[in-house]
Amino acid sequence: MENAPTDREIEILKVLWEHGEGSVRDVHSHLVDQTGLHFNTTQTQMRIMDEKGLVTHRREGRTLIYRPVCTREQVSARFLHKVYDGIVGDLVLNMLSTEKLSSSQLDEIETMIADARKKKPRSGKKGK
Amino acid sequence: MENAPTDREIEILKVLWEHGEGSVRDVHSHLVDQTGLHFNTTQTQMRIMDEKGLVTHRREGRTLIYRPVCTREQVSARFLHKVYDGIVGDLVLNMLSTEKLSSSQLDEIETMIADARKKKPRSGKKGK
DNA sequence: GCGTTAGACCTAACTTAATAGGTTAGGTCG
DNA sequence: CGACCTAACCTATTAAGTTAGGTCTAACGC
Repeated sequence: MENAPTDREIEILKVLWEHGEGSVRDVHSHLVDQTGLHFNTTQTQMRIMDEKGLVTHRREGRTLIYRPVCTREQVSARFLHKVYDGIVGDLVLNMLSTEKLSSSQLDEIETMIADARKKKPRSGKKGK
Repeated sequence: MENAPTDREIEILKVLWEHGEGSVRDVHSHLVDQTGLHFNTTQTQMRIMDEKGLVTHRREGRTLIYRPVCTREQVSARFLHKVYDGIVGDLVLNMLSTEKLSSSQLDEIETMIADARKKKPRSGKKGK
């Protein structure tokens, strides 16, 4: 489980994440509008992603249905750990100040903080 | 300003981020322990990064001092927007639940939420 | 049954990334 | 001054990513 997806692979994964799974045709028809990518290109790419372990497939009749192995969250968390080794907390802070979040999202965050507090009443540093 | 750094470039950027700036030698001596990378490799890489616009340099005597053009935050925010188009709020939520944050960080986040609330007393959705 | 379609599978060209060797030239010290 | 060090600069090789053309075959309609 080492493989970080490339940019093009992320495009493909996004389609799969959105739909749960999909055939090459499904993915291609979503990508072709913005990218003009050839069907075979998408197919080759997805086969490679399969070899890499980024996706799996099952057969359905004579077409292969692909399914992502990683979630969006896993992919991004992996990247973030690459950029900030271990200081992801700082990133959360930064994102909060950078991104404009809705009130309901702020609510959710507060709730989440409350929960986190309950689980560990006090501790200076991170506890895995 | 389009260029996403590759993995190796991130390694180099991390050294520069940590120290603010540095010569090839500085960067190399930080990387060589973990990577065994050749000096010239580092040098070539940094020149390419310069061409790409990921770093700039100034001369100091006869050595070049490199300085990153982007911050950690910019690099990661750019990546995240690639993976989650526009739904970064969801990611913040996810990271909060995934990452173990220290109490002081939780404090900071709460403060930040309070600030965010003051700036926009109510608004259902995000306001740029 | 036979042409057409749709899909997998193979191959190949071209591009970018990663690595490191060789060359040249400015500085330093004995 | 001449050997030596250091750093930039240039060049080459390999590996990985990107793109798409070609072939083969199963199924579908007339």
